[in-house]
Amino acid sequence: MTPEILKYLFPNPLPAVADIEAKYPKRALKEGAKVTRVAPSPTGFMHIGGIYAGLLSERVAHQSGGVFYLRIEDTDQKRLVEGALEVIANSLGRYGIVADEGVHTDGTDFGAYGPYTQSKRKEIYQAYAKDLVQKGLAYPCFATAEDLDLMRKVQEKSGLRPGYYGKYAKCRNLSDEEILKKLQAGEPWVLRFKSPGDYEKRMIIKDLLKGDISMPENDIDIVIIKSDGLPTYHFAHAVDDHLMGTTHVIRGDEWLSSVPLHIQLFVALGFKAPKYGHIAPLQKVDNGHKRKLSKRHDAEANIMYFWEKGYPEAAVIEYLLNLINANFEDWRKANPDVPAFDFPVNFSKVSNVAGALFDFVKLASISKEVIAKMSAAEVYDALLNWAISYNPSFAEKIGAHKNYVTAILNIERGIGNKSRKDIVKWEDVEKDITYFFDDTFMRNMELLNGYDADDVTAIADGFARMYDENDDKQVWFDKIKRLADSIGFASDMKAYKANPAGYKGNVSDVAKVLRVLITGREQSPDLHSIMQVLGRDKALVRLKI
RNA sequence: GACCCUAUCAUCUAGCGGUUAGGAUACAGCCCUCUCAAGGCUGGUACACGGGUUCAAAUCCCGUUAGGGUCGCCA
Repeated sequence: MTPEILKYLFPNPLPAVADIEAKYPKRALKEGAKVTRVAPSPTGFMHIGGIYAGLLSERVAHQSGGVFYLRIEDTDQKRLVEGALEVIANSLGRYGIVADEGVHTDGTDFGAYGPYTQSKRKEIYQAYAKDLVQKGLAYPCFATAEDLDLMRKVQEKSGLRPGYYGKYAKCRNLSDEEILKKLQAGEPWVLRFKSPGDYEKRMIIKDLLKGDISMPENDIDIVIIKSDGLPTYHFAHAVDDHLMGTTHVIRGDEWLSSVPLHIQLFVALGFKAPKYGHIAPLQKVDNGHKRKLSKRHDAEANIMYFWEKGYPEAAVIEYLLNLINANFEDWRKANPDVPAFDFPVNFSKVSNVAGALFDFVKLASISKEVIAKMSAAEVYDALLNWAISYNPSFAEKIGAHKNYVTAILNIERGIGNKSRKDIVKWEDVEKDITYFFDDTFMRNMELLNGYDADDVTAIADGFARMYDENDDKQVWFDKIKRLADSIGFASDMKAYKANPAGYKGNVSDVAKVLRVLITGREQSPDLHSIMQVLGRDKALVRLKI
């Protein structure tokens, strides 16, 4: 390329490649330390797969004593969304995925290998692109979208592989004169990489998660600099991950087929390629078919969905960890009280190679477990925090009755595996505890339809007279038994079973009457605890028929 | 269409040439029990199919089928 062409291609002064390199020295890390990153696009949407990849990357880096950083990939200006940085920072932060370097919410950098926003690195990409052009490894291309469309149609029609390669790479062989003429005429252009690959030849790529894969070499001259002057993903990936010292690139499966290209790019640029690990997308069943979780169609593809529903962050993390390494469950069993982040993530054990179904049932089970281990105070705080955002009226109510609600949440909250496990997500709590508040308590006498009205009255009145708030559970229950005996219900289950016809019913029936009267439901947690929390006055009012 | 990945219970998976094919979740039954939940115990027609290799195959090879991914100036 002549200097004149270069001037058209790169009109502005650019830093020298050597100077850039000098600004990004090799990271001083101990042997074996890994450098990883999470590199989302600021589209205002955080995919759960991004959290999954981020979590794996973060764990791998930090457990090796390395560095984990955040890079904003905003080279597609069309897709930028206001406030997207907040979404990214909040999402990662919320799940405890903390970057050592990256971008603050206000767009400023932290860390020595920045800028960490690609649109701020335009000059850097340009400098390397210019270098490639000078070395004859890249060239300007004037093909329009229509040209390329037509090309693909022709290729498809002849049963050929689509793409800008071989004899279809028309601009590849343009003479300097032709190029100059087009530039002078003001024709729009992009920069393409002159691929040295041969599709007939094969190469082995090593994937950390999938093992060795044999693939054809890449022979497509992909675009490296778009017409707006910004790089494509491929080019930015090579330049940034080299400069920022990334040792392990963990990214979605959709990049796997680009690896031959990426390796070429690294070689052409004189960089050492990182190690790659490609993770399969999370899937769901739709109409009997498996497909990947789609941003457009599936609410649960957005990590925000899980906050809205009120799944504890720890539950989502544990679920994801379980997908990352299936032995997480065994580890959790052996280490029930250790933070999930202490789990030693093992690269070679990453399950989910083919793409797992996202399983809400499993998440629910993990979530119940996580919540059951929390103290009532912790549950209260998390619940209130959630409600403030997603159920303001409920937040107001529980905010006004902190001690009362904490006591409610403490019912049957014990230690270890004895704890009550019935809360899956914060969203569910409101309807679970309606009967603790007079304004939402609903008396439901229909539930007592099978009973003789006199018996119901006798039970209610009788128990109201006997009830003493200071009774412990045993005394409390003994009173119910005594009451049962006094009105013709069996207090002893064995006796009842031996002769059902000899009684009106049994203690269980008596307890049910009390439960329905007090809670308006047939099912509830331990009634004695409920009455304690409710308080004597409220309980006795409800026993009045 | 081409290229690539994957294939063990309903789901997530363990397994890496010789196992009564293990676990977790879900489901069912029983026990416990004032109901529910929890807990304990028990249970089920899981190695996609067809060929090889081998004394021996869920494990290795080939093919078929199925599912997934990719073939952009999106990432």
